[in-house]
Amino acid sequence: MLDIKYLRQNVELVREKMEKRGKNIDFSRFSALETQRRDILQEVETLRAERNNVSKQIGELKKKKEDASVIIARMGEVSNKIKELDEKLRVTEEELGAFVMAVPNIQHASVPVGTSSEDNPVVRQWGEKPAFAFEPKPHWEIGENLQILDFERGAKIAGARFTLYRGLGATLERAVINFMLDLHTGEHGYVEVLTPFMANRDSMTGTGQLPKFEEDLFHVDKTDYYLIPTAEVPVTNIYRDEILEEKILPVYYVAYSPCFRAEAGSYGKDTRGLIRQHQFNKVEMVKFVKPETSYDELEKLTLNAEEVLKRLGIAYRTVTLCSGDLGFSSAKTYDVEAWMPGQNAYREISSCSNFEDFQARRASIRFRREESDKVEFVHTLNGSGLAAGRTVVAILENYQQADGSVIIPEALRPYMRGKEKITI
RNA sequence: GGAGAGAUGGCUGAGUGGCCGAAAGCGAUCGCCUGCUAAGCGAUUGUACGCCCGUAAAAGGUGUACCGCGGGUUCAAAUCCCGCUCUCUCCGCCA
Repeated sequence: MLDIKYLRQNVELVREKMEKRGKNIDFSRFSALETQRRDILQEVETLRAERNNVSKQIGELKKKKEDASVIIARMGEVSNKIKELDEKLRVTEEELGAFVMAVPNIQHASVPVGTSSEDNPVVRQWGEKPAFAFEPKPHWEIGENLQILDFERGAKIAGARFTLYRGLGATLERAVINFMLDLHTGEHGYVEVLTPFMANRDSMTGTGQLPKFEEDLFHVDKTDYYLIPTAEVPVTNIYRDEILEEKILPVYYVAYSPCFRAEAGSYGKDTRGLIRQHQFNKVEMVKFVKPETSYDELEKLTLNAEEVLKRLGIAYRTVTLCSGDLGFSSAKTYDVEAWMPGQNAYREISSCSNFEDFQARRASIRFRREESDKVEFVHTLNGSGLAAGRTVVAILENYQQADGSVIIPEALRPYMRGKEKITI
């Protein structure tokens, strides 16, 4: 959520920024509502002040056993008027709130202008794409041949976009998760957390999934619970409605969680394999930081994600999302894309974003400056470190051998009972 | 699932209709005192939204709201009534 005061004073600037994101928003309604809100507020507060004063007088009169019936009657009217105005105010604020909640974040000045993922500039590239003496297979063929991925039975158990992992396939996914958690906690300074995998409406609103993106979520019938689409939701909401001490910042958390996504509107996209699932595993890094450090923290966060691929020996490139490709809540995002030979393409395996104070304002996460005692919003960041399913895809496709087996990257072998290879 | 108790400021905890944004204590900050530390003394100590004054930004003044959340009664609600949520205790069930 943007700061209403800032929005009020910079309507035109914000409108231009949104235009670059491909969003044409009519702010005239906002300005009208905002003026209306302040007018009503002033009127109702004046009446309240009067009521408070007169009520005090009534108390004194009664104590002296004097007659107060005339002013009591008058105050009755004032109270009715207050009730009326309160209702008007509530309606106005509701519409205003809905409007502001639907406005995306303002992108950082360094975000390139563009309309789609075609316009995302590459900022870094690492590693050698493996050379194959044979036609590299897509991971779904490798996995089915090795009997470690079972898409048919996954679909039988739940439906399309669910997969059953078996044997060393299941072990590999678990190894990837544990390896990443150990790396981020042991070497990158993150504290591990294990969260609820469902979250309530307030939490979903705090991080920006709601109210706008309800159709992307799985909702648990007859409850206020949603399955989390990413650990970003529970982890960022750890500090919702809190004022933190400055000295605890920055806070780094890393969490494993399954992620549940409805994938509405992606029919026909990535229908085969593990790339786009209703349920997938992910290790997520989340940071709470002071505003002045958040862009440095974004760089470090992105490098932490990239480090996983370096250790696994998988080629990747990192792109900056252009204005038109940027997510709703983000001010700046880097995507890390791993090389996937079976698809002859780089595919997103991590997305690292700085939300600045956008989520913090929605979720009311603040900190108190020691020097001035002032309360300010923190900046929040998060990034996948990495998506486990897609990491398994990258491993299978990059490390596949002519005989159909898959070499296990050395970094993972301690997590796989020392196994070096997946064979039939 | 059944029965009961509770939710007040950073914390402990008082407050059953007006004198309560809220006693007291603790903690914290600033100042005084002491050679240092401790003790002691004094002051300050929430958040949000408006308005005024003013500014580079602030400071300052003033009003309103907030005692788990939502609604109701009343001229007036932390206080009375209703609904909800959460916490705790006991019983049942259970990984």
